[in-house]
Amino acid sequence: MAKRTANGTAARRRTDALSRELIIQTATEILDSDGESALTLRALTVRLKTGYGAIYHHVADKNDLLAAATDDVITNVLSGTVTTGGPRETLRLLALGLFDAIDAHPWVGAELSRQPWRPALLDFYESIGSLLDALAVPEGARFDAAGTLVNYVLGVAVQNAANARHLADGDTDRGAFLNTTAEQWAHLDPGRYPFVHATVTQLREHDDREQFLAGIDIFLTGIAALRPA
Amino acid sequence: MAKRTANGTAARRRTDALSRELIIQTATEILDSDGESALTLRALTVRLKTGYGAIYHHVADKNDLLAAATDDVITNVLSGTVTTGGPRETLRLLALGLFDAIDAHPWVGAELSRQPWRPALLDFYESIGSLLDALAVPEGARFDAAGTLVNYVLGVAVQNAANARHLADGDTDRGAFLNTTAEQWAHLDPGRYPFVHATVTQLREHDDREQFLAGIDIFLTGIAALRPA
DNA sequence: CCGTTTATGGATCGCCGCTCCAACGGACGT
DNA sequence: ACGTCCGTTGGAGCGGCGATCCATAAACGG
Repeated sequence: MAKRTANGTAARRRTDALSRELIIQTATEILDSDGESALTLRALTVRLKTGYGAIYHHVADKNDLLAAATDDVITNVLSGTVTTGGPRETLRLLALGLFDAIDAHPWVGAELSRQPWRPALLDFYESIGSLLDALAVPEGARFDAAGTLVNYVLGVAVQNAANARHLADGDTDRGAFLNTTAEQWAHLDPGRYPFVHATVTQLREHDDREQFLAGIDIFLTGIAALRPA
Repeated sequence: MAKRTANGTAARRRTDALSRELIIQTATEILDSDGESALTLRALTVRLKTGYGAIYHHVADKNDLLAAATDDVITNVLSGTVTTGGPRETLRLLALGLFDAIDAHPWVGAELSRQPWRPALLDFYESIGSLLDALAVPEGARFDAAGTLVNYVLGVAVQNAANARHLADGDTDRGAFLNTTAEQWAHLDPGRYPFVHATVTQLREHDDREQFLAGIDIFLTGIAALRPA
């Protein structure tokens, strides 16, 4: 029989360690399996078999938790990217690594868009900077070029997150969702929307990852032209 | 003395018309003046001097409201863009129009990133498509190119929205916020982060709008390379 | 004039993030 | 062996959110 507090609650204490890392890891599991909206403090207390106080002792607030989980993912991406090979190829791999990570954890995209200047991204910026240098981009244009690349990656990340959110509720899978959109587009007036209408097939069949890479190549080509003559 | 309902509430009826449009317009006002987080149904009922029922009679839910407000802004952008001049210049103006609109209404950026396939953007896609055609981008590459451009614009939009959110709470103005970030960057180890460290000055002095245009130009240059030989 | 439809206001619900505090129990001095 | 701290812990409770529900009031059609 557990003793009772003044509140009439049973107060039995856990013996295993509850740590900031364990909380972040559990949060990541919830986010990955059930989506952004499933991460509530209530869900966390249930999963960790604890109370709010314990969690808030290790974590400032929900923002802190999300930011930490995001930093974790980003850090792993950077450490796992191959940096041998030419600057252009390395830049592609770097961007692709970020794309794949956000594809696997769409909530990272949403969170990154909320806080794009996280320290974890510093190494990312730094890598881009040195690679742009290697591509002979003059110093004056490097800041703009780096910003452009990051903005593009962020834009794709946000799209991914949005798509993932739509898939989570209702639609069965990506194919069904795309077909729905394509269906709507197909019914548009071809006179008023010739381009969109003509694009329906590609919307159905396109590969997000390849399209992302195509975009990266467009920007890299444009950046290459910044090289002083 | 007003008559009382069974609930004990005073039920006096308004004479002026409450319409979907009025609700959307009021929501826009709240969003513009006090930011995304200030738009609550309670705030709306207060401002409109009405109840929840009246609002929900004209609007499906909060998402519907935000989407409608966003559509409004976007529609105005497109109708206000000058389309005389060459395709390259028109594309720049189109993108710039969207940038300025989101700069003036940052919440549009956040909402657009949540629902990037809104019908209001169809005209935008359509314009991009025809302009890419005019720029001699082959049909096979047009879909990827258009998607890339939209993603880039969206990425910038999200950044703007995030910055606006940070400005709203605490920091006095943009300058102070940037200085804070720049301060942190300046204290980084120049050995480990040479690029970021060297960029501090540009972070302080750069103009978002010009940087956005620089990115558009990089994109346009990259696009030009897609032209068949 | 009365029945039907449309519009309205607000009590109320369930859930959220977060605060607050009493209770626990290991570390440690004695 | 035994206080007595103090870093942890659990959970009741708060204020605020989006959304629902329903009694009522005006508008309308015959």
